[in-house]
Amino acid sequence: MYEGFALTAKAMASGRRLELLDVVSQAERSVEDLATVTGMAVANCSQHLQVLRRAGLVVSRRDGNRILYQVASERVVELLDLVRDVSHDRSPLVRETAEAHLGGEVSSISRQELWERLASGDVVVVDVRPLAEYAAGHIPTAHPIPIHELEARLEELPADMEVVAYCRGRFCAFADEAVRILQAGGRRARRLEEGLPEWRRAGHPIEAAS
Amino acid sequence: MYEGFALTAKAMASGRRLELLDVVSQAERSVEDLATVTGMAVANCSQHLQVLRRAGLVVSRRDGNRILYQVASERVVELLDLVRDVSHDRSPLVRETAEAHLGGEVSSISRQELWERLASGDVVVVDVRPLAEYAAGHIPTAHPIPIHELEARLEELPADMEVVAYCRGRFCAFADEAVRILQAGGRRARRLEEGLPEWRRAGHPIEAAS
DNA sequence: CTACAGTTCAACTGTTCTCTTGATCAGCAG
DNA sequence: CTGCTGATCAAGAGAACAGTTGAACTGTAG
Repeated sequence: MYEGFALTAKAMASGRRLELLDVVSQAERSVEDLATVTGMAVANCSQHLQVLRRAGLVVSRRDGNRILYQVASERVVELLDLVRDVSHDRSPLVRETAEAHLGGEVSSISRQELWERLASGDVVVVDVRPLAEYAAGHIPTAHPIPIHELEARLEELPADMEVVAYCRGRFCAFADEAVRILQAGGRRARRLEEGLPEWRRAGHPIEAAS
Repeated sequence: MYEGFALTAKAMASGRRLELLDVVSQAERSVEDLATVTGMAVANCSQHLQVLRRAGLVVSRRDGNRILYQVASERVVELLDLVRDVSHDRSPLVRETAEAHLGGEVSSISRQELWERLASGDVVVVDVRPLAEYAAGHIPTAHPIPIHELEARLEELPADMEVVAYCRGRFCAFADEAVRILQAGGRRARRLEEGLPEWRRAGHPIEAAS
């Protein structure tokens, strides 16, 4: 009984696999793609993906001669988030690592507040994740500007409006980085506290490329 | 970063430790006690508990010459529940094992419905967990009748009211067993779908022994 | 059919995890 | 202090796991 539940936890008991889950929870991806993004060897990546699949956390389908993986359900993303939250809450080590990784506090906006401001139209939203993830689903009206292009494309954003950047989630550094770049460029900027998965889970609308 | 999150998952990646977490989430317990309940050797149990403690999932305190462990926060119990839920949702194997373990469907009542029925007072509630767990916290008005005593103490329960039994949670067999015993004894009986932790988390009141 | 790209499989090495055993440590009772 | 109980520590045998390498499989394109 408990041994069965442990299989799910075992599948998540590896930094590599958590990273894969995180990436795959943003958009459906091929093995090679995932290997590149995470810096693993393809064979190794494939094996980790199969561990996740055997545990039922991801599902795969064939498209031409590549195989695409995605998370098996919204519930799995919830689990991933909760693991990270509890880990952050309970482990001082993780908290320190997270602070170092995110590089200092940055002003943020809650999901709720952004939702309200979106309706009044006095805020511009930027999705700083890789384009593939934007294409798979994004906050309506958001501009796709991958983080490494942001500095060069600052002038695409209106100078007189507050800018909100968002990325994969609380522990993703892209949005923090974006806020720093935007502020250095003289804009008022904040990051969305959470990421796209939480936005989706809260029942807010998502826009996807055709 | 991900390696840090994985430490939390690693701590949960063992059937033994999930079992310990489950027991300890019901009431504070000593090492020896936990070893007895789970059937482990004391030394082994102690080591598993320390893994959980290092991961920040449980905390311990000394009382006389025993050491008592309890879960570190309500959030941890939430995580434990979510792991079980996802595991049950996503793994056919776990689903089968669970069905076999619980021994067939039994009619149940939701937390919400019980809450309403409690107010009108036309239902009698039975806590079929071990007494230590009842003492640590239980649903108001609940009668403590450990599952193995239920059959012998049936007459303590009014014959003209519906009986609701509850236990540790969705995957705990005590309440199902109780419903079968109660029905065999001619009562109208249902189990609470979930267990005490979910009841507490929903913000409902809890009564504890002095 | 052949060549090729993408993915998976199989085998192997080194590491980590699990449980057991016996010793040690901390508090309590006499 | 001595003896006792409860918990932890230390060390070792066996199992499970992670990453690497090279081969095998499966569709696509020519």
